[in-house]
Amino acid sequence: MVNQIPHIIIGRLPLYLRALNRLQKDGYEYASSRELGKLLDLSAAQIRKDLSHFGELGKRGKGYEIEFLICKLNQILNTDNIWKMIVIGAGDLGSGLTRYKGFANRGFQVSAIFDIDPQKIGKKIGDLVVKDIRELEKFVKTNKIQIAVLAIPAKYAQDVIDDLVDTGITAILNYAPIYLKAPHGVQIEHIDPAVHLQKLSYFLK
Amino acid sequence: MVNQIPHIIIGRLPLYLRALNRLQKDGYEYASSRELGKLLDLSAAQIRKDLSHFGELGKRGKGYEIEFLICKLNQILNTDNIWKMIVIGAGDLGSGLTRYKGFANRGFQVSAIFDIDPQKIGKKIGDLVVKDIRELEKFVKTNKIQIAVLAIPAKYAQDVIDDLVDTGITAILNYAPIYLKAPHGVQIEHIDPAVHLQKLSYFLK
DNA sequence: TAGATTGTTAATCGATTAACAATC
DNA sequence: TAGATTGTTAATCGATTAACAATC
Repeated sequence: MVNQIPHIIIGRLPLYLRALNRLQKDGYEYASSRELGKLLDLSAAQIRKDLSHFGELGKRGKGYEIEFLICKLNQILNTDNIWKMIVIGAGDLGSGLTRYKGFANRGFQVSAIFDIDPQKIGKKIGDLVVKDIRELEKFVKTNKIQIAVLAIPAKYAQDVIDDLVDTGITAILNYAPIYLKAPHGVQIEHIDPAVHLQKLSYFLK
Repeated sequence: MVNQIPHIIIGRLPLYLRALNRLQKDGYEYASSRELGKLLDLSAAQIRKDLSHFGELGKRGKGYEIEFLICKLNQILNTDNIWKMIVIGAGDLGSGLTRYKGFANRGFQVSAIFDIDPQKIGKKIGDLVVKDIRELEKFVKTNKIQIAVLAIPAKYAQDVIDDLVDTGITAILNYAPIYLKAPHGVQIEHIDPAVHLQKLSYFLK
């Protein structure tokens, strides 16, 4: 296996995957670096360079076989089978993520949703029933969950992260608009709509 | 005014702002580049370099006055007053964003939510009532809206973008997991949880 | 074969860091 | 003044691009 791929490249692989899925759905069988680049607003050279880190994945004269490349990228990203994950917080966002149909074909599945609010515990959301947060540890350990999605208010986020880390979770997708501390080895990705809006507003007026 | 600040720097300003707000709330008055760097996992030198693009914002020997810097960054990002925005799609995500209380103090306010589904039109969400998508153009023009948030399924996204662009919207925050075409001058930011999950999963196992 | 497109090298470009004089 | 931290220059590092031989 190839070692030490720069993070910036890893960050682009999901984008390649998304574009390839789109092309496949549109009926294409091959995609050239030029076509992909156009779709993603990247240079063809960059796409070839990125992909070359993982072997010779293309066919000279033809481009990249879409099916094969999707498969390969999923292998690299470890999304070639389904990760079970849990959602913390059964508000609008947590509920939406739990009901969201778009995860399954990209390697993820919500297998439980938790809340602390007795009013929400027991409520049905999609195919799942909201569990009491006190069952968190047992559930994570029994089901060997590795990914958690945090959809709770900022003020509770650090406490919950600490609990999650204790249970053995090592990957967290955080929707709370706050910086969170976690020990080395625990990956956190942040999604904060206000950050994106602020970037947009810079270009306005 | 300073010209042509690299995008990569603009992208970090909202993060600085988030950290500064946090520090202010915790009672601090000054923050040094070293402290900020620690909080954000960036080097102190980088933070000083970034901020120096916008003038001499710090005090030698003391650091940056938090209140002043927050103010300044908001000026730079154009978030020193409230942008009115619209949400398209009254599903879980659109509803959640509409009800979300965290936008106001960061420069944004949802001023209408639209859907195409007669079942959803007229429904109350937070302080707003879901409007018919056919009222979109009139509303945007009357209220001089410049920012739209897209929270609809991927298959409708391009059509809606085209409509939005026609009404004069120039900034779009897109939650549909798909690449969207828009004319030069229309900024689109993408939020796709699966992309973040795929990055996380690369580091798992 | 001719045309197309990859994989890869070397050149370029831009971003980050180290270091330190300036100064609060 | 002594200590601290900025703002900025120059050096370093890494990412992107241009170009082209290899090859389907």
